[in-house]
Amino acid sequence: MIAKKSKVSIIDVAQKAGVSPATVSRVLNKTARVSPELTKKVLSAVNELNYVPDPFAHGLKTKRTKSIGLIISDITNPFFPELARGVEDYVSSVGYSLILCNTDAKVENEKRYVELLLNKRIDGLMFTSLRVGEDVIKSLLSDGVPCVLVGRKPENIEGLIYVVTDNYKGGCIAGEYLFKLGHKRFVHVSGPLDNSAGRERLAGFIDALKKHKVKGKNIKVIEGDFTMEGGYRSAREILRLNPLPTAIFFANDAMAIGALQRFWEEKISIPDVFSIVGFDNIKVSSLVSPPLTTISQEIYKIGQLSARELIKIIEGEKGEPIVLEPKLIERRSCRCIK
Amino acid sequence: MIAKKSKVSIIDVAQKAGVSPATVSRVLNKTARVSPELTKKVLSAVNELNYVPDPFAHGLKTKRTKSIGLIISDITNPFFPELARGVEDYVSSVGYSLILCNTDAKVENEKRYVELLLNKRIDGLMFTSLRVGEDVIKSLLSDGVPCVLVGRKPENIEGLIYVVTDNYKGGCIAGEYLFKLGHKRFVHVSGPLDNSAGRERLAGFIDALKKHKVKGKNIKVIEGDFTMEGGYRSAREILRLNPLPTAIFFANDAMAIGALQRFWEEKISIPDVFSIVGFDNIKVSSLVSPPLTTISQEIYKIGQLSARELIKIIEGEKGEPIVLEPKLIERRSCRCIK
DNA sequence: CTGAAAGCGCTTACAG
DNA sequence: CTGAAAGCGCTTACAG
Repeated sequence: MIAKKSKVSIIDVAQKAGVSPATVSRVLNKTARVSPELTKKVLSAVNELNYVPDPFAHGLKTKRTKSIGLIISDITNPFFPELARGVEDYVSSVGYSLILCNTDAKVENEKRYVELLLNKRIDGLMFTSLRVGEDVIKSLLSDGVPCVLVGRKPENIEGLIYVVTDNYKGGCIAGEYLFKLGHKRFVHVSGPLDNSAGRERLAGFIDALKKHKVKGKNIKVIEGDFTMEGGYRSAREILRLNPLPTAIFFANDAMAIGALQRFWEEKISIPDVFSIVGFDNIKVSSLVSPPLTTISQEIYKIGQLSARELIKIIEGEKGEPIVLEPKLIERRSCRCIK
Repeated sequence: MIAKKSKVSIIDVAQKAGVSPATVSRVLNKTARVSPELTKKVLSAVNELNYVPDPFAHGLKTKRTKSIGLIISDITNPFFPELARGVEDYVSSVGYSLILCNTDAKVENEKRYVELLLNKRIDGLMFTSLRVGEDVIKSLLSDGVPCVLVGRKPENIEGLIYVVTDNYKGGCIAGEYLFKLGHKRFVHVSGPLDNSAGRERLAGFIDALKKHKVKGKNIKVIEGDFTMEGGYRSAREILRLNPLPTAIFFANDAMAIGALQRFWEEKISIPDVFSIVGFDNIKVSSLVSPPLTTISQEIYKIGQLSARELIKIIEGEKGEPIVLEPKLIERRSCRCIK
């Protein structure tokens, strides 16, 4: 039987159990020792009456809602569903709810949501983009609002917990891999460069190539935006390059897939013309053709871990920053040209 | 400036404005006439103090949270992000929040979420799958919980509002199209047949073919499950058929894409060997190769409309069922064999 | 360990 | 139209 809108209150339970409401509250919240006998009586009364505490009354005192907000740019970007799923699975396993907020990475929207969520007395906030600016987070933090940052490191915010993949290393792996395949001319379509994840992937890629003495003029960087549409557009820019590169590293899969579509339309065969590496390993990257070689992040796990840390913080424990390892996933979008 | 956890209460506002708390409440909630002078005083006090009503105290009386629950099987299934985005955009535009619930289409999970959401005093529920069974919805409805069903018609629930695409017609369009292309042997990989959307797409497809005198033995039906993995598995079954079909209609794009992957692995060239039609027109269907011909639903719009109807109901208006038209989107996965 | 009572911050009959 | 007061259903000092 599904719960009806319950009308039984803590007073009913107290009466049935022959104790005071205070005692009922204490056993339910484990907020003080109660003798085993009374505990038992209370519990069975709760059961019989199918009592569920009223969240409003509860919250009025405790200020807790058992919900967290997840702020993302767009759930329609294939990176986020996996992340959201990881988050939701974890929070729901501990009795919390997930409120989804799409901001399209716009400052105003992000601000609006943060206010809305705060006004609704959300228990914690998970940021993936951070358009509001680090100052806002700082003030949130100093107001005691639990926050975690997902997918990149905070630049200069003391004590902000984050969960990321080692983006610099991921960039290195991509560079290393393409170099070993014998490529000489590279393009990197980066993420937005106001974003540390984007900058680190770029830096890693370049450093790896430099280590092998690839000259600067053979490494072009095009600033991208992490969207499919952006990737599609970048493909056109790439095709204008002279000489053409033979290897392209996209800072995420979404852009790589957008570009792949463009190349397909132009009848440019991949990997014959260009070898392509993405980043993220989103689900679709194995479904496009050719299946995309990519640097994988464990997106689902990032979601879970972020949720775990956030809830730790909410419940008064100390969270800890987490850095996961990127991994090369070889599929069909690259070829060896040695 | 982002709101701090506000400590100003309705009493502070009342004092500043020189009125009673009741008056403040009345102007804020527009729940009774208040003279223009007092209204003005209250409003400016509210502004100066940056007052935001406490949702707990408010809810304790009104029982409203301004949040709704969206129950889906899996946000990772590419149909749902677009839907969720439509829902979220609408609800956030009217000050509500969206709570995301992934059930993997399992009864227990669905039940658990419904209870959880009810206990949290969610204002309304949006169902996409309906594993809990129609009885549960019936009792929800009779308890006065606002609900809407998305993506299919309720079978025998009086007064349940729904938003759907005309699935039967969609099936017809697919059948008609493949027949006109000259195909003679068809396979339909259906949705789950305990689901009316699945059954209707199937029925439309078959009826269209029968209308053209296609014989029953030339139409095979394989029951699917609307997942990519399911589509992938169905491809193997199809390849065992003798004689092979020349046309396949998948009841959704996710399954078609799963099958496409399998065919790619087996080096079976599409559309040379099979002509394939999907259903939904999810975003990725234009990115796979070949780009998928499909019967489109306006997923984002379905989300928006569902949200609109749900909120109507929550706010005491009457919702209305909505049926949208399916449309054929021709891409590259079919060929004419006449 | 337990209970009586105050109080969280609103809303809403009830009077006027 | 406006205010004083009760009450929504809990939690938590305060006593004992």
